[in-house]
Amino acid sequence: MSKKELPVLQPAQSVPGLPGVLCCTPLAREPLGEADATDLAKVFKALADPVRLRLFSLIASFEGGQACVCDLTGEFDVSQPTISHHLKVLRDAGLVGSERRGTWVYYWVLPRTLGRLSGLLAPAETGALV
Amino acid sequence: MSKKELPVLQPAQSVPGLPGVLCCTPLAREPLGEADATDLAKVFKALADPVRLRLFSLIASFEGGQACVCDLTGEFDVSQPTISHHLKVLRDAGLVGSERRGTWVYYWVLPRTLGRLSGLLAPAETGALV
DNA sequence: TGTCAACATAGACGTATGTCGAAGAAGGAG
DNA sequence: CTCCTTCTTCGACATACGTCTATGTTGACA
Repeated sequence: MSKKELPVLQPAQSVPGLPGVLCCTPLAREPLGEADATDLAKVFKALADPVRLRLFSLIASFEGGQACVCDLTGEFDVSQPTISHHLKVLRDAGLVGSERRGTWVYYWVLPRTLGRLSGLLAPAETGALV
Repeated sequence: MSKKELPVLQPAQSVPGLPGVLCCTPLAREPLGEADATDLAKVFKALADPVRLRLFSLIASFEGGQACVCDLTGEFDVSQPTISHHLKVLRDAGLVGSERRGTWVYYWVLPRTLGRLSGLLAPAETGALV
């Protein structure tokens, strides 16, 4: 790396501001705080793109749960740098992890973030309203 | 309401060929199709804003499950037209419903869309992959 | 050492998005 | 009818975002 050895992904997994949000509070239980909303929005924003959604889904359903970038680029109509950019967004959001092994860089889904999101979106009390 | 337009995810619930999107296909089970990804991204995009997340959470946790716009505007630092804009985005995404009653317009959460999203994000089979 | 392949980064460019103030539409009260 | 309140729509603006090409970095191999 040019500057430091670790990318910006540090904050995404051990975030100081994020633990409350992505922990266990159902979205529909109590009003979301301002800081929590900001952090949570970043995660949703990472998923708010068709290419990233397909990338994420593709990685998750890959054999062995891992895929190198070369496995992914062929599936899309966008250029390789664009794929790289989207992978970085997913990584910064804590949705995927990555590691370089030899020539290739492998990506995998971080199930914890995914599960937390799922829990957040679970309807508060099923069938209560409307 | 004023117009005849239907939420974006209408096709997702009536199409037999691709019921996958907002129905029951876990994101991490099989690669997401291009069309499905586009539709799904619109829903996530609707949630990818701090104000909209707080709006959504606020409506959901409101007494009675409903809130008029006047109940919401005071909670934010943005102008009332901006709130109205965000509510429209949430409504177009199928996340909330709305109805005019007299002078006021009430909004409520549509739990079905929420539940579908939650199911989509659920880790494929817990512990199966990665 | 040199060369090639796999990814990442940088800069640029067009479009989308969030925000505002001003104006419009829809009801209620008088 | 007129006035007021509530909410939506309309332009306009600055910023953020997705994409590209070009270039940089890293590792394998001869």
